[in-house]
Amino acid sequence: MFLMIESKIKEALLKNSQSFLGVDISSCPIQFQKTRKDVDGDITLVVFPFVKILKCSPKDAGDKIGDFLDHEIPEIKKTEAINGFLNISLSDTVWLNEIEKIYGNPSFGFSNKNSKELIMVEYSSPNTNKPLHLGHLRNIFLGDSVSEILKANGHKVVKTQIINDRGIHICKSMLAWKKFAPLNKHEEKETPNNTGIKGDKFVGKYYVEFEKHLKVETELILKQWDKHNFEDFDKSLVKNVLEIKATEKTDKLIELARNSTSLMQEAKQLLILWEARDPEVYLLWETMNAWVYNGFEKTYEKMGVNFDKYYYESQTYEQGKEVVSKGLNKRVFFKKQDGSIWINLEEDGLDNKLLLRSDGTSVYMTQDIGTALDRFHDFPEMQGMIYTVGNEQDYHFNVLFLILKKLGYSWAQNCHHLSYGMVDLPTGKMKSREGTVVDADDLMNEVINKAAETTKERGHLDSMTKLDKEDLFKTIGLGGLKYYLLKVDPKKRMMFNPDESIELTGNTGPFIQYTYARILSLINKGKFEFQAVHSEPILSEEKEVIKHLIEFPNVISESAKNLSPAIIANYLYELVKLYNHFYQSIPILKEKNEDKKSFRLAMSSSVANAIENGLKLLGIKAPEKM
RNA sequence: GGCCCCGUGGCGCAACUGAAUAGCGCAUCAGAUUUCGGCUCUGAGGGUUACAGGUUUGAAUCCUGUCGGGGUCACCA
Repeated sequence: MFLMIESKIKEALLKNSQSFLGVDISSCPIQFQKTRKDVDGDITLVVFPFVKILKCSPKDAGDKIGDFLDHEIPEIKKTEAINGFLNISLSDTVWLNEIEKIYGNPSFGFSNKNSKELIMVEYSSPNTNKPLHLGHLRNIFLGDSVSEILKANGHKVVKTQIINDRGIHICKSMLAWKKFAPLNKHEEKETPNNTGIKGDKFVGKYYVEFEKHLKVETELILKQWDKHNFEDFDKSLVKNVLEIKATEKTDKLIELARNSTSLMQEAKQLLILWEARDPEVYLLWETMNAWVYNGFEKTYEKMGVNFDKYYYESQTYEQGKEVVSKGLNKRVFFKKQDGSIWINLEEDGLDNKLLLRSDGTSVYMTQDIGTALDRFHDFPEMQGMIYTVGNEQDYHFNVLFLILKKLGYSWAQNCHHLSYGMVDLPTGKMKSREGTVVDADDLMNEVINKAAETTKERGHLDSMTKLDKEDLFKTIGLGGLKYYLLKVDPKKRMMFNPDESIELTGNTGPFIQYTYARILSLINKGKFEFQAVHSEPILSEEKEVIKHLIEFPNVISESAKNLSPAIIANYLYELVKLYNHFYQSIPILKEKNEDKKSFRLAMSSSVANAIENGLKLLGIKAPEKM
């Protein structure tokens, strides 16, 4: 709750406590909260904190303060002290004034644009070998929503991602395509273009293909080893194998066999060629990446998500080495005898961490340091960064931010890891090996089709064109999906139930969208002018809606502070429920008194506006009809 | 094993960061409508907030321990 009247009461108390209580209370917290539903009152002052210095019972303290406020503040109708709580009833005009302010303010809840510093938000950041799945959806919706929430709070935002386009895994799908792609009747290798397969799916297919062949070859080798047939292998390897066999560590043995396959050797060879910028390999790499990006773009477009700036690991992986030498000079880092470079974080309760391999190549951490510097170089006015990455990397980001701080970058304290929990299925964890991964494209299509089915049955679509309808089904389907994934506190691991995600009742996106569409229909119906006029007495159903409505700006800033769209989602749901309760029990268009009718319409319109603004922050559209 | 996160009605989630009798949705049962768009609304049953201590006027929330679930501890990214 955030009202002008609260600060007014606060001020009055602080100013006059000496005269009417005999003591100075400025050391006590002045705390307001919502009044319980079953008690009379609008806002409640918690008086417990005063009891100690007033040296009286909570009841007496409440009575004293209540008496004072009754006389001092004209907007207060009455006060009542129960236990340690002072329940304050406000006059109707307080609420009516609030609606007057809210109504007709289209950007209600939002701060002034670009009034605050620039922040970069990183999210999505996929691996180019694997099509996007349900886990990415949570990541992407979260990152995108948080970006919008920060904007609504006045920040400038750069949305970005870092694409993992380099390394041995890419070489695997490149190799598989080279070796195994079939020719079509024109003697051409199959491509996304000549097969019609979406680019990211196409490349993903060859990654799986590689793993399949690799498995076969690995098993052959293991069998050979079992029979002590070591003819094809060099001596040092054989020695290694025998040692591991003695320890019976099968995992390690399999790992060794995998690395001994000709396929793996070829893939490694490709990586070396790539790093040497071999023209043929590089061209293949660029071609296949282009396929993937094309596929990803289609998915992002369907999601209604976009990015301002892309970073590619292939361009940043060498960065950070410079920082390492700087860190060495500052003695933040140290060098081991073999030439590898480390940082000792034991004082901070963490371990030693490697920053540069003995062969001089960089690791993940080094790259991330380099990328961070790169970004601050690209956007000098930037004040902070938010990394949307799963919570399995909590440790990594703790270390990263700590290193940046130790290197003396002041902005490091404004770097946050937006850490989110895994998405589980009712059947358990998603596992690619068991084929239980939910594909992002498939899921979106399913949800949109379902929305089409139910909306056709019950909707008000007669006047709509085919294109409009398709758009609407997308709005509803994706709205449901986004809401489902965003309504849960990001930090928490969550359960994704495919059946529930397409439900339309209960705490769902479409439920909120429906209420919005109904209000708009209400307002359009009469097509007459109305304004926020005063209408007393105000009914409790109305007051409940208004009370909740005025919290909206506060909710938006809370959600930014906590980097949590869930706060907005839950707020909207509550607002919609309160409004539906009002709608069900109080006539609006049928009301004969013009002032009351006008007031209720203005209030409804304000609610619709808040819904639209709130949904926008979740990346969800509010349909006029559905 | 060390470190980090999490345990809230059958299931899925809330609780304004310490406040009054712990809310909501699904599911179950019982009701409301000559509709302002029923994808709505009202009501009922269902809880010792994993367990045991502690701090506090006040604990789901903070501290300690136990149990259970997950993550992480690579010269992978």
